[in-house]
Amino acid sequence: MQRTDYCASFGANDIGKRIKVCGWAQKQRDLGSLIFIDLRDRSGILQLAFDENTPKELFDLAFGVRAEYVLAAEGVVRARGEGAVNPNLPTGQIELAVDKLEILSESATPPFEVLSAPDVREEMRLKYRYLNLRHPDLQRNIRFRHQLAKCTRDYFDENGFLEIETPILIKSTPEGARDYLVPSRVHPGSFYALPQSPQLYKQLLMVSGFDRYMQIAKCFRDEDLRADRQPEFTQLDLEMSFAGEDDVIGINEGYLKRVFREMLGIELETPFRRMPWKEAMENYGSDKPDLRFDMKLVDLSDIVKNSEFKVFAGAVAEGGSVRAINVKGVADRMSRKEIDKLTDFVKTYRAKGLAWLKGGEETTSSYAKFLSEEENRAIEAACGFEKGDVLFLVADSKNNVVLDSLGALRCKCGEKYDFYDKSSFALLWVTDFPMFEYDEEAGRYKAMHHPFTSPKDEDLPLLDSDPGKVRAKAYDIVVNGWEVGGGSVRIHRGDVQQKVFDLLGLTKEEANAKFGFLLEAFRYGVPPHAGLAFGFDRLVSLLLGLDAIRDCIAFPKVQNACELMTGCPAPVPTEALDELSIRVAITEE
RNA sequence: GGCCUGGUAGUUCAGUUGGUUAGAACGCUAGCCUGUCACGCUAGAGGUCAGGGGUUCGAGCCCCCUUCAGGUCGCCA
Repeated sequence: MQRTDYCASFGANDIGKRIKVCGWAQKQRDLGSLIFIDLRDRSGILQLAFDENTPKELFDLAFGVRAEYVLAAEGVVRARGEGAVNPNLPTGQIELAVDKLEILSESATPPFEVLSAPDVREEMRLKYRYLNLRHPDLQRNIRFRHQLAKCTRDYFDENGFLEIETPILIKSTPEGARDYLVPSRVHPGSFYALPQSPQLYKQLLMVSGFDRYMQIAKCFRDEDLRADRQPEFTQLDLEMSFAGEDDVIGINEGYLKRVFREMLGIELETPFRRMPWKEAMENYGSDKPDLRFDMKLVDLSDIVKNSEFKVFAGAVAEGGSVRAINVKGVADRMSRKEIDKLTDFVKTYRAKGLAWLKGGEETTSSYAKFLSEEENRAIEAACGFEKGDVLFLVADSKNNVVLDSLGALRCKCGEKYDFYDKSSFALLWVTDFPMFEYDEEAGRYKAMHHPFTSPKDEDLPLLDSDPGKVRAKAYDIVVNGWEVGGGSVRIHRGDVQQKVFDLLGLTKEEANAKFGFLLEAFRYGVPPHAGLAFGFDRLVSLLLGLDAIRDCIAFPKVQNACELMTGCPAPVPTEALDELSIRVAITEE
């Protein structure tokens, strides 16, 4: 007999039916002359029952069942007795009166119980990932991920996009993140790289005339991990020809609208809000502001620039700034100890300290005594400070230190003091990114996005005069303070591309060596094109409210990029290295 | 590369000022139990206190190094 259906697919309507189910024994409860087994499969739980009508041989078999044994059970669905209904279980009204039981496989005592996995330390859970994955939460996440992928493919298919696979073994063009390298056997001393994104290939597909491309693509970056970053991850990658910024934004607003409706039952208003990068940085201290709450940064530089207080005035004089956030109405919840903790917090963002003004019973402050009466009044007025508020100020000669630390503090306070509805979503496009940022270490400009991003038309003249001021046709989609995706209009003019390479310090020879194939392709008729890539793992996590993307990845890696279950990476036999003409030179200490 | 947190039974944790034989809960093993679903009751097994070194009469506890995991800054075009 074939399995009839999944465990949790049965209900009161099936009473009296003969069925067969298969799954794992989550729990066996032995009451003497009664035995219950919770049988679990990917759908949920069905209770198997063995009682006085059960033949002794079968009863003994059930008696020996332990956690995580794999079973096949046949029998008749019956209603549970009065008082024996379990309202916490979707199948709680019924049970299976088993008359045939097969132990398909036994299980060693598991290192942890499947249901208690959320309380078990990460290390243990990842080593036994396959057990952890039996937990209903992870089952749900992985299933949700599948459904989102399907929804994604449906939407883009309906909008004329073709899913096209691009190579995994590609040429290394290290410009941003480190590449993972793969040695070539046939060409000793040469290496493939694993793609950080399908960027160049998708642009070539535009040259090829495919017009609208998408791919759910595996990407690889050899950089340190974070809760929202894995060395291998998945992008929803897309590109459009004869399209500009608004076209890409329009298609993707449609996509997200569909996703939120289909996956969460939430109706999003379109168009989404847009905010220039500069405004995001000034107001929120972040290029990915969380707009679920306000608490804007206030620039106090003008007020304190002539102050006697050197810490403030000096920061401004040296080209930095003094800025503040006003955490409204938390004075009674903000102890001195808490302020100290927040001071340590901003120090991790290289801020030298945290000045504060607290409107408690009495107004107290770490800095007010160093400022004049007028300066204090002006600061309070600028920040809208009232009794009950706590003001935090950061001064630094580096503007980005002020913005980074206050931006992070803003998010920290917003979360800690419940300034927003945790179940809400705030979507926005951040636009008009700078083309370049100056890399002081390298003494040259670096592409903020990537070197194929087009400058804004009106800023083209600035490429020669003031590259730092050039804005790009680049845009990020930001949700609740997470950068979920980003993209740009690409350069399709040879002269502009050359200028950008010049500014990045790439000689013609270097540019040709790295990207010659792309530049060559562009000589044969390149359509204007633009695209975007979503962090697919982040999108799943965001929609599910997960803290870390590994919770929606079946087999994630840990912080040092190992995979604990298989123990990779691992050394390989010398013969394997010989074949690749590779010698390992590990330097001690 | 830096900073923070943690590693004690299979699991999650407690462990006082450094002091006898390191505890609890769950899990596991065995027995009893007819309606459980966190079943209940009884008994039992189970420890390289992450590893190494040091201080001390004496270290789970103090110090140093190493290692593993998590978070984070740098990094992530």
